[in-house]
Amino acid sequence: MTGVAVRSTKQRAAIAALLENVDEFRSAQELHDELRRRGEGIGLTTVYRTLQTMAASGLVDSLRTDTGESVYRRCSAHHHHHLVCRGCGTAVEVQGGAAEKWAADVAREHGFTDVTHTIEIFGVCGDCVPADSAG
Amino acid sequence: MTGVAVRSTKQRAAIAALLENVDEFRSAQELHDELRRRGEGIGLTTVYRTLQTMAASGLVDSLRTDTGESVYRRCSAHHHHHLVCRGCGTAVEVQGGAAEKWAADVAREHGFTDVTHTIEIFGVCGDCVPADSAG
DNA sequence: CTCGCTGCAAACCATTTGCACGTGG
DNA sequence: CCACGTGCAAATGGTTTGCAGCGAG
Repeated sequence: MTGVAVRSTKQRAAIAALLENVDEFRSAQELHDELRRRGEGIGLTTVYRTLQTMAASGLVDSLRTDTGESVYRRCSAHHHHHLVCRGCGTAVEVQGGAAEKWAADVAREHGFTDVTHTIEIFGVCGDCVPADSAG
Repeated sequence: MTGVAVRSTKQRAAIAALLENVDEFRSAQELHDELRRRGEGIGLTTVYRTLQTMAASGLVDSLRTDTGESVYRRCSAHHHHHLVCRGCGTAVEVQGGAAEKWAADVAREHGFTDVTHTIEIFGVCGDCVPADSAG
């Protein structure tokens, strides 16, 4: 019944440990780069595969960035969302508030459990408002 | 003063027209496929470039799917969000409700205008709940 | 010992870019 | 006419896969 046993390895531990020190989403390549920087002789492939396994097991949350990269973050982190400006790219961290509750509520209504969500807000900040919008 | 003029072309019109008939996000490749299916002799590159231009102009909303594909949807569409099951992939359409208001509110607080948002909720539906979760 | 984990490099696939011709204005 | 739009094909770049060796149990 033990079924899928996850073998304890040096690499896997290194990734898990690194994730513990990070609160925000990081790309697989950044994680790999950081690991190498720490002297962990780990391969990019292993980072990708381990991250996928962890994500599948619900140990980490993963999502796709605007540039198509997959980013990961440890679960149960006190997360926030981003308000991004289309003009200058400025990203403001915002708290979920009502949205957090709404998401959890909607999920529950549909019988969903183990819920996570992703919210991204895009707009134009006061600094980038076109002064003479042509149309 | 006219500055960036968007030239009217057959291809661009075809893409714009197609987007009018779609309420949900579609990938550039799907759009291209549909266009070819309609007999429009349009290239994939053109679809990509036109979509990018339209997105930059705010004519369409674009975001990245879970598989890394860019998807586009015409603006001002009466949109809904998705509640996706990690187990079977079932996607339930849900209305924004409180979240819509929250997003708009947060954006306004930070002086943002022309706001759009993306909300994705992931979880495990009742059908996919592990019967004997080992943990 | 056996099987999963690891890692290199090639495979993949969506997207982007270079270059030259056609066309809108 | 002149610059932008178009499109083919190659380039790019992040992610995945094949295959052979090592280490955990």
